[in-house]
Amino acid sequence: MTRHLITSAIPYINGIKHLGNLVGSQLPADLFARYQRARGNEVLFLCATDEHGTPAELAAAKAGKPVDDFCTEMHEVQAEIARGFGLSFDHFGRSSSPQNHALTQHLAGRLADADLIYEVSEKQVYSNADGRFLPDRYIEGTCPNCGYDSARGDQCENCTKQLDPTDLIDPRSAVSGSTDLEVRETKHLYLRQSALSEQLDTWIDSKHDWPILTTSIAKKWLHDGDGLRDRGITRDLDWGIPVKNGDKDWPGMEGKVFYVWFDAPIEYIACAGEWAEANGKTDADWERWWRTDRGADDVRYTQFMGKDNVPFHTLSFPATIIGSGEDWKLVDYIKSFNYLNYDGGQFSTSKGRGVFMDQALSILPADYWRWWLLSHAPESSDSEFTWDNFQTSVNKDLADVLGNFVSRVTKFCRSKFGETVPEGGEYGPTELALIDDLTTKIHAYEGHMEAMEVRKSAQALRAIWVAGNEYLQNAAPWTTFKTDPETAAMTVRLSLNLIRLYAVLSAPFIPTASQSLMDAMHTDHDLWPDDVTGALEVLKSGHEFEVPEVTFRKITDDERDEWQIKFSGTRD
RNA sequence: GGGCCUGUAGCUCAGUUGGUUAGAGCAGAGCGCUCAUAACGCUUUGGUCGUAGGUUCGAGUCCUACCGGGCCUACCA
Repeated sequence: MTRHLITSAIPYINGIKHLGNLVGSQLPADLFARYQRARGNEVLFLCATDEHGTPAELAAAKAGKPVDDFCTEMHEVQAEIARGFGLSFDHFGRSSSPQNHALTQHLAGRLADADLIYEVSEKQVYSNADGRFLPDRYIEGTCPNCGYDSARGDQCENCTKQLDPTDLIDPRSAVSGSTDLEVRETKHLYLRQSALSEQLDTWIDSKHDWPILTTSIAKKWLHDGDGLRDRGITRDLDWGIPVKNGDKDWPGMEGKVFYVWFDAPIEYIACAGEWAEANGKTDADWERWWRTDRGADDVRYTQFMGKDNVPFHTLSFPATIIGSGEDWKLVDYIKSFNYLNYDGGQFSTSKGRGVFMDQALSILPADYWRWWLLSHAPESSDSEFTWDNFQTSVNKDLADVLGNFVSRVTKFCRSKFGETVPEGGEYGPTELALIDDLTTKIHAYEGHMEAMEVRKSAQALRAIWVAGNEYLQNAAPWTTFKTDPETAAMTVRLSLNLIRLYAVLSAPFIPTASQSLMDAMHTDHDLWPDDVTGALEVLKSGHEFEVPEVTFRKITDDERDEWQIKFSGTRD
């Protein structure tokens, strides 16, 4: 048995996430967690909300709420939606938790002790009207290069020229529009990542099986120009984790907080502490997942994230961990994803473009989305959501191949034998061939799941469903019933068992539907089928079941067209 | 500007370290079946593998250039 620590990139607090966010981290992480649990492995699957930073403060201000109240509410909203999608976190934490405050301050102290933190005095734009320092992106003005009047302080969107905020002509705050800006001197802490560059490089080099997407981004940062650059880890904000050295004040850093990207990954660890607290466990219970000196040696740690998160997970966070000199678990495998586009453009949280998680659940059950998103996961390149593709895939795979299989088997049985598993008959060559075929196909499915090849796993699962329809066609119980009802009974008995088998195998992808099938079959026997022959004899003759409601209804052309229009604009 | 990813049948994608006639699903065509959500099964039509060169006995696979799509480029997160 392996112990799997699994984390999903933690979604930002400022709004409800769209399907692109979902498929890039939480959903594949859930697939993997559910699969590993089903295989009998011990799993700790953690996620949280990422609550600090300028956008959170601005979103709260826009909502007219204190930022901590806003975060508390949004956390609950996201938690509820996550439950709706069947995301099986062992704990859904918060980066603003007391555990994360303490651990972030502790690690900063350790890094300071190791001489990996130093102070830098720098100039930054301050907005008097907003009463805050502005990140470069939050300053707008006219581009000195092309004259575009809404260029951002870091880069002009129009001519793509990289800018410094002081380059802008007539700069203004993107928050309030105020032109009452001034440049102020401010001190910040920098993490001396450069000192750990070689260690990080060696570590990355040792990861031969990581996706190219993951390693190439890390390598670029390590070797571009002067190599890995040091990074500011503090900000002049009100909302965040106060800059402290352990539990001691940090002279000169009063009123400042840690940068959100410093504390957010630490929440992966702190979240385990939150999990322990929420479940009446001890520190030792969570440390055995995270401390290699306290039992985490045999843990395999896998992170899931979108490609934009890679530098922080391959470099900054490992630098924090390594630099602390403490025995924290380093990630073993990083699964990164490209982006999902929406109907010819990008999903966009800020622009409200695309389908958002709450909207998705309001029109169809989670399993429809889970299936489509996972079977089209943007693994090798960006992929695209279109309503047409969604309708076609879901109708064909879920309704026709799987759903209809369940329907034809259970209804045939009911009409000929009643809602009871029939007895009699013995396996012939057709059944033995099916078992061989299923054994091969299940091994293929397992192989892809272990490797986190999401699309291939979906294809392999679908092939297992198809095998049922092929078998039924060959065995043709509706024909044999006329002359040899015992054989027809055997075919139906096996097919009913196939439904249970499919429910078990499919649960990582479509947990809700799988549970309904288990319920309809009146069974809770959900052990993974290491032996197909045995797995097809779980439901014995005489076992009662019921014909389930339609497992997956089809999406009509009218619905497709309606949704296409409904979601063509922007939200709000 | 720099780095990386990507371009394979109408669509969505597979194609191990270069090795015999380039694969799958969907869509299309034909046949079969009638238990079923007008579902299922079988057969089958589609590709000069972005373009042009090069290396090689042999390239979708390696090299170069070009064209197209995308991401990142360190103060959004």
